[in-house]
Amino acid sequence: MLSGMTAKNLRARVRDELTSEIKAIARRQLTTEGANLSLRAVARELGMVSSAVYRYFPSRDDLLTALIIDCYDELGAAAETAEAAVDRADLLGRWLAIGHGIRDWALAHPAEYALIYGSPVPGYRAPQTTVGPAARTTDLMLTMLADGVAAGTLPADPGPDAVVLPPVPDLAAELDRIGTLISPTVPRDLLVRGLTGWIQMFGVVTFELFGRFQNMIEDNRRAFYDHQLRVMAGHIGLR
Amino acid sequence: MLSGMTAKNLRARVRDELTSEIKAIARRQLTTEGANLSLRAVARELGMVSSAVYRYFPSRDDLLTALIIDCYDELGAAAETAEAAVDRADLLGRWLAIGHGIRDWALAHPAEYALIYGSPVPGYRAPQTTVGPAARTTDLMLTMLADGVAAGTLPADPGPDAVVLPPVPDLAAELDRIGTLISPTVPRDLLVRGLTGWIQMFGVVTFELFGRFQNMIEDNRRAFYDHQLRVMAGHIGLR
DNA sequence: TACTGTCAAGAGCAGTGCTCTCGTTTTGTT
DNA sequence: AACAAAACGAGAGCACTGCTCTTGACAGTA
Repeated sequence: MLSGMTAKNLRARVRDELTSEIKAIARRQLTTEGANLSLRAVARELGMVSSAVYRYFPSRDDLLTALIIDCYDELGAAAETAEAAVDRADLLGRWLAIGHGIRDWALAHPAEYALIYGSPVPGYRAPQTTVGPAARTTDLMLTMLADGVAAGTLPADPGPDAVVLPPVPDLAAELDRIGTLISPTVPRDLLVRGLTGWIQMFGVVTFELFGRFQNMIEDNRRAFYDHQLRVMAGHIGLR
Repeated sequence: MLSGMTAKNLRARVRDELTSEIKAIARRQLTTEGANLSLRAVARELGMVSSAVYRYFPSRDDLLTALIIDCYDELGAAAETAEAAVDRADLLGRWLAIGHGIRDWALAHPAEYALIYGSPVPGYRAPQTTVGPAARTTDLMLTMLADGVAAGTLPADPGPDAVVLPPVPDLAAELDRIGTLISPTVPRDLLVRGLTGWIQMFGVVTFELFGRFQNMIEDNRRAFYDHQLRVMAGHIGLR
């Protein structure tokens, strides 16, 4: 009873260390092997036998899930810290910080970005534990929008020559449902414009990392991305 | 000499048939297995031995390349036929037709779309033979823009409150380089707006197919996509 | 008819995810 | 201090993969 309470078991400590070491090696191999990483190779690099790794992750998919959660958390943290350095009232600055934070992390960890934002692994079904970390970046944008609404610097009016939502009642209802679910203060039209910017933000990063810009934009991708961010900021109404 | 000229050799005929049958089976397996399809499974379904398939495709990557080219061509053809049905002067209609043509094909062939627009396969390097088919969709958009410029219905002026390109001379030079390379009549600012719409178009499809809209937009994705297309059309200046 | 190139088949190699068993070690409880 | 329970690493083994090499059979050409 007493020895069991002393901080932590030796077993538990070693287990935690090995668990994170397995994840570290797996992420390193992710860079060269992609989503189809080899458990045996990880075990080999660890000096263990492949079956021993199954004591820590019951299957390869579980290891992948752990990596996915870690990557989502890292990406979310990167975006959050980049955004936290900007004045709260500077909505455009916060938007740019989020965007560049995401892109910088993605460029530094291309394989990890492909793992979480690339093609879904055929047999793999992402468990519910991943949705929380995955929502960190979008939550960040939504709270920024909500801040703008609260401060009055972000009008709900889309402007005179804006493209209005199509008169599909179901779509409006669905958007209102997610609107009230995640951010009740953000009006529908603003939410839609935010979604457009959100898609564009990740779309540019995805295209850049997946080689879509080859032979087109080579040397000035950051400036090009920055311009895309500002275009979408203008569309949303951030200034 | 005479029998050799009769249409085609029996060998060559059988070879062509088997080649396309292998590709058909491989594409069917692509649906369930993703990018890591099994040559042995394809051979099994064909009633052949795995080594026999290597007579037709020297490696698994070569089979993948053939599939990729076919998919690019199919997607390009789908976009072209959808766009060809619209009046040439109706730029907005052409833009919408291209967009929905791409999305419809992607929804009908999600695994194939993931193959060409998803995460790059780690060890795989796309050969030069794929860039031609891959450029069909973008060429379609560019000729549409060039048509608008030629007809005078597409002004180069981005508008009074548009976000201007950042004063990065290299970026401007790079954009002008690709502009003169692929479509000399399209001015730089219009080209940039077209790029924005191009990225958004594929970004929405990618997000939809890769499960990014789950628990958000479920029942009205086509309407949502249509709205995104119209937003970007407004940004480009198509009307 | 004789030759040449193509073909499918089979064996084999190294690698994979995963399961099961076997001794060993640590843990929590009498 | 003694003991049962749990956790652990190692090893063998199964079915699978991409790929190579060899062998024997067949078609096309001369």
